[in-house]
Amino acid sequence: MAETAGERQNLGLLCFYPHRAMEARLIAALATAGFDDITPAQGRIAARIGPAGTRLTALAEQALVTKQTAGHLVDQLERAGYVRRVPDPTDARARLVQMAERGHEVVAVARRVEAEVEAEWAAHLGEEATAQLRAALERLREITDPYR
Amino acid sequence: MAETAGERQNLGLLCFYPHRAMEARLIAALATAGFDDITPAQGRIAARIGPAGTRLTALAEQALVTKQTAGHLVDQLERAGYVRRVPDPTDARARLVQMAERGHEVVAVARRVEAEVEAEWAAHLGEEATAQLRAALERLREITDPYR
DNA sequence: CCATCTAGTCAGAGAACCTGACCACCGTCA
DNA sequence: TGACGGTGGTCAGGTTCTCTGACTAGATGG
Repeated sequence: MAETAGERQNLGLLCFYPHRAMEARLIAALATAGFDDITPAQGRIAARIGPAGTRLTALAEQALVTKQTAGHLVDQLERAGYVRRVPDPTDARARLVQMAERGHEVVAVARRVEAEVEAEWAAHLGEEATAQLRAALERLREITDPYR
Repeated sequence: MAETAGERQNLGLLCFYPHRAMEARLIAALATAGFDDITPAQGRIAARIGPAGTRLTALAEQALVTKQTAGHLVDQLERAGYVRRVPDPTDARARLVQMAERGHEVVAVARRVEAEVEAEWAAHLGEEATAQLRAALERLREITDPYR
């Protein structure tokens, strides 16, 4: 932000381009595959759902949005049949957000597209540089992601 | 997106964490410095303004938003005194968006914070790995940023 | 068993962003 | 020189995302 164009860009901004490209590719591919009712915001929430289901509050924390926002997005996903809410057996207040059938199908497509895009990137950078990039980003995540 | 948590994450998602962290640090630092009326979206537009001023359409393209959105954000920035619009001497249809006094002050603060955050990251990763990271991201930008 | 904390919802508002329609001006080509 | 398609920018209206604030129901600990 607040960067005069055309010069050495800060690392945060440089990180933005691949992220945006990946997200755009995913949305486009999902739309092509018939899942044209998924928005990026919904995807960011859905991406955090664990195998056994995840509480709404946990989703909100990890995606860095408020509980209200997360609840709203889960409502949409539920209405579209991608996820369902089931009672949490360990806490009567809580409910677990789980992937539904349609949700699993989307994940399968998304995984394939992710792999495709990463392969393109690896072809451009080279295998070794790609591995180093991944390693550096994972280490960086240790200090930039509060909800690891 | 559409990623089951806890496993190997895709490179696009890994890129997201540093970007988000940098943006959050910038917004927080600017607010502390008295510029508490800048939003991330405004920052993303302002970041693209060149030394001699930049056309609205160019800003919109580079930030990947529509002309309308860019115009709206520039309106806000202009009202707050960060930028001004001047006629483009080479084209009577166009106007150039330029940094105003207050805008230059913001850029100065932002540059300082960017340098600070990058120094922290370099301390965590090591100088060499940081340089490799930058190089890889710059190469990746060649194929992920349509408006280079 | 009462005080307090946590999970989640409801209500309302604002920011960001879009599509579609439109006007003014540019360059070009007959 | 004058019509014509292309470009810079605005206006109107709507959707999506996200927030703050206030609330209910269930859990937890002295």
